[in-house]
Amino acid sequence: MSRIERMCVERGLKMTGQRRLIARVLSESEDHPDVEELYRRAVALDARVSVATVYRTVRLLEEKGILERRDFGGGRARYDPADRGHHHHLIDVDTGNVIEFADAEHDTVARAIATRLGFELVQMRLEIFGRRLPAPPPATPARARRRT
Amino acid sequence: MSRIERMCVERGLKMTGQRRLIARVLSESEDHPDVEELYRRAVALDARVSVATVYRTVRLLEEKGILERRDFGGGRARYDPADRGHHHHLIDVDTGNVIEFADAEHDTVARAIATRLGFELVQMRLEIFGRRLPAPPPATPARARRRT
DNA sequence: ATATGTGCAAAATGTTTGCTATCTA
DNA sequence: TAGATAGCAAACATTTTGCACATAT
Repeated sequence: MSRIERMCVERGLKMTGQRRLIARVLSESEDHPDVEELYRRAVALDARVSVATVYRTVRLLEEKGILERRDFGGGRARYDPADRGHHHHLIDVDTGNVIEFADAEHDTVARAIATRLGFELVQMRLEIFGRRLPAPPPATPARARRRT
Repeated sequence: MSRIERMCVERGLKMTGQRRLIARVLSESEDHPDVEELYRRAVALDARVSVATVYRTVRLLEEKGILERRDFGGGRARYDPADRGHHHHLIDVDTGNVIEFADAEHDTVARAIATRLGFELVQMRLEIFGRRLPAPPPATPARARRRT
């Protein structure tokens, strides 16, 4: 039984073949797939699924707190299993690649800000959009260069 | 001439009546309206605009760096004049209200993270979702309160 | 047995675009 | 006047939904 399927069962969801399939695909994914991609991966394993079901399922899993919906630009929602733990994202603006990272300091500061403004922190979202740096300076190429 | 219109002119945009109108609406807005809302406010001032033009204009202004597009959930893009300075958002999960705040520390840390991961920071997005706290403790009346 | 889930195609939503008329610089 | 822009409606892309049938508990 896949990791995500187990979470579904724990929450008392009725498990159909397609939900099991989608749960499996999610469990085996290490990236942040969108619905179309999930559908593609699912169909490859068992053609008896429809996109509509994928949409319905991710929505359900989001409501149950099993998935988190993300928006990294590009117009489609992308999904992130909640059990990966709290983390943030760095998106490569050129390639669209997403790197996950955790940062306790940000979390602490965010909570403090919420409190200061009279709110209880429910969730926070930190996304950094960046461009890959040229590659670390070639050690010492005859002469060290200074930053421009 | 409205604040935003001035920015358009500075960037050499051809100013039509509708662009002037939209620029004015943006200049007078202190929230983060979506296209439909911008259109509503614009039409109220002068009916000779279409939604298509609002879409085209916000996209143009975004490309020119005059507006920043935001996503606070809810499916529609919302716009934020870039000249308000760098800031982040706290969204009230119950009402959808958005509060702006600045936080230099976050910015510094974000830049450091990007660098550590081998990226140059292009942009960052920090959103805090919170729920309004019950109201500060009735504050021992007869005695002055300290800042939290 | 009964409530719930699925597939399909149609509809809803938000946004973009082709074309012609119009306007700015 | 040349070239960019506006309006309109049709086109798009993504996501939701109504309905008849299938399935899990």
